[in-house]
Amino acid sequence: MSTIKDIARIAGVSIATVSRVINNGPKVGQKTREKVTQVMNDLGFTPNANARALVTQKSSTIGVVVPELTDPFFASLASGVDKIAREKNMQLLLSTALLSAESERAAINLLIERRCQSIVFHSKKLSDEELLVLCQKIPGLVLIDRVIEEIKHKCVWIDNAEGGKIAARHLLSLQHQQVACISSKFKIEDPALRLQGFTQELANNGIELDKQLIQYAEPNLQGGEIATQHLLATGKPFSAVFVYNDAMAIGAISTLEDNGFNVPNDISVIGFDDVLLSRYSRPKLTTLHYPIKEMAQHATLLSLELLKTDANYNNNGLKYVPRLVKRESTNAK
Amino acid sequence: MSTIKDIARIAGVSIATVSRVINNGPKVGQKTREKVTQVMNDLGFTPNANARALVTQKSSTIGVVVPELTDPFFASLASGVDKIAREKNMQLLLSTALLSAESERAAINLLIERRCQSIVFHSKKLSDEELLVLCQKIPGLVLIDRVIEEIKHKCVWIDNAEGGKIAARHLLSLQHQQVACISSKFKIEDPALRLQGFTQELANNGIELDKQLIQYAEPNLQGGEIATQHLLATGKPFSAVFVYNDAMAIGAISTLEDNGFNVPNDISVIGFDDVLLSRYSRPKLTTLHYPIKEMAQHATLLSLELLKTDANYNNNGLKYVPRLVKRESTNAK
DNA sequence: AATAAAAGGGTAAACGTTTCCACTTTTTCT
DNA sequence: AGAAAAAGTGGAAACGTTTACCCTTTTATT
Repeated sequence: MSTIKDIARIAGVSIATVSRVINNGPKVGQKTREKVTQVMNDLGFTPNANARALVTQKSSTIGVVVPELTDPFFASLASGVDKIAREKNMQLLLSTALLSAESERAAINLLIERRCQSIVFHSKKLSDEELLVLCQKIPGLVLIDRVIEEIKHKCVWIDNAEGGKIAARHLLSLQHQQVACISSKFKIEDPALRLQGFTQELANNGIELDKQLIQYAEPNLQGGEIATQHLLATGKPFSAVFVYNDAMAIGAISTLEDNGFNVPNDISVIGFDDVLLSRYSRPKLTTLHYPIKEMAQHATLLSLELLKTDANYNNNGLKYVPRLVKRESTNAK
Repeated sequence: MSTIKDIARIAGVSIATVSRVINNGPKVGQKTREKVTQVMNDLGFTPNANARALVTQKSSTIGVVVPELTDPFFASLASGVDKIAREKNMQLLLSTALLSAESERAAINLLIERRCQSIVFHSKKLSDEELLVLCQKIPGLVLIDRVIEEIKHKCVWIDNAEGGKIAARHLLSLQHQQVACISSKFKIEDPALRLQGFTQELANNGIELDKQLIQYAEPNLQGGEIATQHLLATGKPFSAVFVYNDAMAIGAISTLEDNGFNVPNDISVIGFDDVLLSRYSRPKLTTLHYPIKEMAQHATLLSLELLKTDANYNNNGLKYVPRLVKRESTNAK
């Protein structure tokens, strides 16, 4: 692959001039510019971004760490970052991390090696302390879906508990008294917070959630099915279910209907996330919209903002609140 | 951020030695190694990948160009590439391209600037000629979802026409005589090939497809709904529909049921792609499995293989054939 | 017409690594 | 014991750019 030197030699100019042409710099005559451009085209010259990054100390790359691209939720996240990257003429460097501290560490490290200025980091397993150290090292690091008090201004997260409360209020407004819950067995704080907000709001309205009517399972279709079977197996009646996420909710609906319950006429189901799936299910899913793409965009912009020396810190942080999307899977009792 | 020079100075050794420690090179004494490692940890040293890439002339990065991450199909594609990248200790550089030649050109160019050795390119808009030139320039370039005769050995694609035939055979085996078709209005060759294979196989069995029973629409849920309305509006009877993709198929089912037709008892529906969605719909969708993730993995491995000087060209190319996944949306007439 | 300013262009250092070569010290072999 | 081999280490060039600084030529100003 040809280099700037080749171009310079063939065009009969210095490499400085070639560089100026490449960067549309000033101080280069019309004729020279044309000549150099011509030679570049002839040779199919493509500047070496690594060399550029090295000398300019910036990489025009935005890094993002997510667990998995096949999960539509994370695909949306990555897509949000990508959207801003495109707008800013930067590029996406993607690092996937399994759900382990070691893996998250490796993922972020790769981004740092590449000297990404801006990084949007979805971390569930690294400790607060470790993240604080990282944040110190990388000015443009933003945490998404997580909040650490000391660095709130670098966090973009959703109020899971409030989501649970909104779900509870919705079901209460539909006169449901006997409600069940399907949660995730994964040991991250999201399911716990959602459940907590939900039960608390019910409690505030004098309704106690029966422990047996809370089931934990894998956060996917099968998990939803299994949890629902367990729910039905208790023999306890319920007229509404709050489910950890949309995939599980669809599994729940499926099992409920297989057991002769109509959704929403016999039993209402409410999900969480509002992924693509929820618009494709029948009945269409009532759920809590998790504006992950928007959040990711915001996180990316924040990251870019933090890089500026005169960045004014927004000390409140960026807390989002999920929004109820009423579709067809919930109904008045 | 500290550099190899800082480490060398503080540890009292030469930069050559530090480099050897970093790369676990040979020829460095136990004691020195420990000392240097210690200093690196103290300073939180992270090697600069750009500098490394520059001097070694390789970037340990695998590039991938896709239109959109929020489309589960392309998310799977990217995920397949990522899987191999992880295994090979490489990293994903993702470039999104809208559906235009200009955009695809820009996307691939970014990857080249970064000196990606391996690239998996999903290109629908660039001309064969342009792709041939690119292939010449980049030994590790592999085309996915596309085939160009001259460079078959660098292509990984699916036999769309055969998919259409398989769908036709399936419906024929279920005794369907009056079949309809919903295709995509997008001007890429995939829909045309699927339709062509489908009609041809029907023709081989003496069945002529009524032109009015072929409808074109946007390849999404709404498109499927609209196309189905048009189909019903013709007043012509049909007992089965072959749909361009799963999203449209789900839209089709929705509209059919809203019009009092039971799927699959009254009308059978068969989709294409086998995305996540198809397992979540009710009835679960019979569809043609498009092993995109597997193909992406294969493409990535092929790309890596092509980089080796002794690569033995597989002149047949890598043609995949979709596989029928019989679920619940098709039934005997 | 003389001079200042602007425009055009070149030289060379720097960015942070890797790696070839050379040198010294230690170990092994006979 | 002496020679040969191996081990450990450092010096310096190279990778492909950008950019500060300098020099020359042209243009504008009085």
